[in-house]
Amino acid sequence: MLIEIDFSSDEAIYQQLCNQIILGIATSRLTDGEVLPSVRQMADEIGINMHTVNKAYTILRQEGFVKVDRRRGAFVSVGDRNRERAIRLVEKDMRVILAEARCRGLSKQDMLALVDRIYDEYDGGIRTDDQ
Amino acid sequence: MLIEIDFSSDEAIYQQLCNQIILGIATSRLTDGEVLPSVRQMADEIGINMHTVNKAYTILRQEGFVKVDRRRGAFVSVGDRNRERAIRLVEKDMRVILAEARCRGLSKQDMLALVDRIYDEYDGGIRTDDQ
DNA sequence: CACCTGTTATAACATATATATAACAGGTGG
DNA sequence: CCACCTGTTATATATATGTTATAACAGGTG
Repeated sequence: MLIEIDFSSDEAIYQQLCNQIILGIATSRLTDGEVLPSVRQMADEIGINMHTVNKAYTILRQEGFVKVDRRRGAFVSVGDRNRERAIRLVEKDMRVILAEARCRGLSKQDMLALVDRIYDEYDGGIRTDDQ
Repeated sequence: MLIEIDFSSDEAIYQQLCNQIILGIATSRLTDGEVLPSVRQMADEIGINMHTVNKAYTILRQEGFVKVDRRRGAFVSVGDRNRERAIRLVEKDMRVILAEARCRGLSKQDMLALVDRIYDEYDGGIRTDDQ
């Protein structure tokens, strides 16, 4: 999967990496069990340091999106999860986003439509146009 | 409005401040035109530095949630906004959240229900229980 | 044994965050 | 005019975080 880093972004590189890999899993560009490039290889491809990639992998491992096999290296893992715990994890961030949306005058219907649209893109699989 | 800062959080203090004020506006605990505590007063109340509060106010001003009157100081401003621009601003963050939700096994219906529930809390006005 | 994997350690540097102290321009009220 | 409030700006300092660099280690592969 192609990783693109915005070096002028205020978002940390390791954070962008995490997000793009999670985005990749959600859009089926990365599938369960798929091997990820090694920390050194990924670092070379992107043009960043090995430790920055390692930090991203470590975080993804802690969050349960990646596992490590001594033999193969890091690979995607979307193991079964606790539904209520998942909702609790997502809920806090969602509250912040919805608060901002509501302050900007967006209605509940606006946000429901947005969620519906984005989720359809994910379920629809790989998109060929702009991200 | 009561502001509570988690000093052990990995989230920056000025960021927590911004989020809580936006949350406050969304939940009608802060209303349009309402005067905010001065940077010095707010800093004293919370127990942080004046500049940290000033940074939060500056960001909120840039995002259009706060305006400054030479005479009164800072006050809440939820002026009319461009709907499409608002959606565009919220969309990127929403993609990240929904990707994570989907990876954790949450369905579109789960997320629609979550949005529905949170938005109802906001529209319902002030809540007396937790958060 | 050479080569790959993730992991750890250490150092160095840049940037971000938070604090402290001070000053300034503009507005308010005595 | 004068004291007092407002946000704003400047400067310095301390700490935390992010990123890079170099090096080494244990474990697995061929």
